[in-house]
Amino acid sequence: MPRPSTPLLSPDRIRSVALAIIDRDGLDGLSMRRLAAELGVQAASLYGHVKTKDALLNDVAAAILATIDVSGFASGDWRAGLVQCARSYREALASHPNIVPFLAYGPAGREESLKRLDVMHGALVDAGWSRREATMIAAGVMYIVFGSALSSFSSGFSSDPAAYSGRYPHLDRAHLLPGVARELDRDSFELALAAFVRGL
Amino acid sequence: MPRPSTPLLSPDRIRSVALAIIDRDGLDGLSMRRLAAELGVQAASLYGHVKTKDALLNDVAAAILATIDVSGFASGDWRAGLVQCARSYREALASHPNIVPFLAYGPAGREESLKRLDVMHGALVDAGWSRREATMIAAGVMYIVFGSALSSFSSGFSSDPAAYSGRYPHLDRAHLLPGVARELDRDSFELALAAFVRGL
DNA sequence: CGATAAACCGAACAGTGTTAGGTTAACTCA
DNA sequence: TGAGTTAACCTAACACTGTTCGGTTTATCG
Repeated sequence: MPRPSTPLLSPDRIRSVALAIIDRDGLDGLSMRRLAAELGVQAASLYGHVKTKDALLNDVAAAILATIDVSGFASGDWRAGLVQCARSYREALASHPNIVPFLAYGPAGREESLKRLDVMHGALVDAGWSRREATMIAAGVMYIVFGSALSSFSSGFSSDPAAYSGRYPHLDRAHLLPGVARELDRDSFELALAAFVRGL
Repeated sequence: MPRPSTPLLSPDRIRSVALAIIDRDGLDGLSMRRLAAELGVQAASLYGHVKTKDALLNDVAAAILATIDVSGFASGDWRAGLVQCARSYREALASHPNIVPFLAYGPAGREESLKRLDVMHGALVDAGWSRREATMIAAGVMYIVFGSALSSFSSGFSSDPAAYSGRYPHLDRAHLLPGVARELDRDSFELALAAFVRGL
């Protein structure tokens, strides 16, 4: 097929199909050839629209990070702002859990992430914290957000209760099963966040 | 080369060289062929000692997790135990930062990790927390440990201060540069951990 | 001494990201 | 309208990946 009358590919379409594949098949499920196939195209054609696979993943990541809402700091209450920002951050990650390992792996120097960190940092300094303290507090929030978004803890457990029963005396209860894991994950996040903010 | 008089390979040697490569070249720097080359052997020979690459990585991970010390709970002071356990966990991860993404990616069902979670959980229940609360508190500790071990925050920043200056008004200071990043990372971890435990 | 098993090797398979060079259609401008 | 350029796709290939198969030699055991 030579040049089609209306282009089959666009950066937007590539990004959205890539994210759909990641959501459905995981990070390893995305290959340039599979992505191309779902777009009705050959793999090489993607490189006219995307520099490299890594750049594509970064674009996808940026689109997700762009949905994070840091407007909560406008209220002047830095504690409430912190909580609201952390919730929004976690929600963005939790809605696309398969891309989180990539997010966590890469450098922090993502434009969209830095913009939001900058807002957070500024609000903390305005509230009277030193620059260094503000940096550490922001880092602490990120720890909790990313830690919970990796969700390797409660929801990463086996679905077979017998796998734990007996061998780990304290871990053989229903509250570790995937059925309630999502809820437990969210509650754990809320507890950690509340304890952290209260303890500051 | 046929069968040598003294074997060149052993699971221990494979594991330790694999970890050395990961520490030196990162997770992507480890391939079976490169690992084999550093062991003075062909790639196929590894499969007589190791089931798959993933199993090898899990073995390496288990060896690291096995160094974590949860003896601090013996004191009876659950707060001190939590802090001591978290420090030991983080230290284990921080001494091999390149393998942390693999740790964080995989399921939580690692033998060595579960053993330690079980101890933590039991100690919290003994201290009067409900099972569900104990699970959430343990999860919170893991959030902070893994979040800080991913270290994508302070030490993930660019070493060029000009990269941030101007564009992010609050992030253009030296306290974000890699030179002090290690110390800042540790202090951020300590602050987050202290705030979390105090806020419980 | 003979048989068995251990330890390694060479070659191959299917898959990966990526690049080079080719083909055709759509657009631009005289 | 017609020529030239560019955009959008293609096929084919390269260098890599994890992994398996079958072969070869040597150590070890009965």
